[in-house]
Amino acid sequence: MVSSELLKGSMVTLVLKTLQKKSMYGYQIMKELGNASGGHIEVKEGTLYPILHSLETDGAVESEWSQDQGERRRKYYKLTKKGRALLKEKAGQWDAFRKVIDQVLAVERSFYES
Amino acid sequence: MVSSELLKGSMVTLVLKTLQKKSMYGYQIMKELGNASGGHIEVKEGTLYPILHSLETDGAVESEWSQDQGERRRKYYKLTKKGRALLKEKAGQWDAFRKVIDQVLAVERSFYES
DNA sequence: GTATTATACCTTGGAGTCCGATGTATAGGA
DNA sequence: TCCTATACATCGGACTCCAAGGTATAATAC
Repeated sequence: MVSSELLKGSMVTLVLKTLQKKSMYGYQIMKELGNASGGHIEVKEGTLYPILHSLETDGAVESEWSQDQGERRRKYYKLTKKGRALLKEKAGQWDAFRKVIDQVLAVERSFYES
Repeated sequence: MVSSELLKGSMVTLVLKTLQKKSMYGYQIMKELGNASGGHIEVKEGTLYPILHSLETDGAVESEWSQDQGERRRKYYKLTKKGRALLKEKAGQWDAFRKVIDQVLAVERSFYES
């Protein structure tokens, strides 16, 4: 399991990314993120639902209740255009972030190799 | 400048890494991290000093005041054995974290973008 | 000479993020 | 019939970072 302190700030990006594939309901997103990360990430309900609500408030996702015969009620979320733009922005931020941290943490090696 | 939300959880690692090269005083660590990151990371004083204090409380660093002739008083910090172990642990956590997030975010990114 | 900037330390309150705990409800299996 | 998994939700606490404020001194600009 990945350090939860490091995860701070990445959760929204991961949720958006998960919804990029297809519309999903909350519980499904949790399981899907577990799978996609090879079991290394576990988003908790107390984390996920507030994120979904705030994304909806911000217009990045839209939700719709669905209940087919004999099924549980589920709230499906889908990315809006705004949500796709937000994902792109946040994915870019991640790339930049990763490069900078990698650069700093690798200083010793590159210093002696150059 | 890198997203400060993403930075949460990485600051301690970056500080430890900076001290790995040599002993430094707080203000110097701030400037050094700015340089090492190509100006993309700026650790604020309100962030750095509490981190140094808690690292010292935990025994990861040791500090010593120094004041040569006509110089400002500076508190030099150096990594302890415990601190080097902590750095190694946190650098490993970062590696794992980066790989997992990259894995999740990389899925069919180009296909769905536009 | 003195006003400003840079250096150098520090603390406090607040905001943001994640999680544990708790609550409600229902479908399916033991 | 009981237990587990599913499915939604909220709230308080812990942790991290930062803005703002404070103190003090060396270097530089005017």
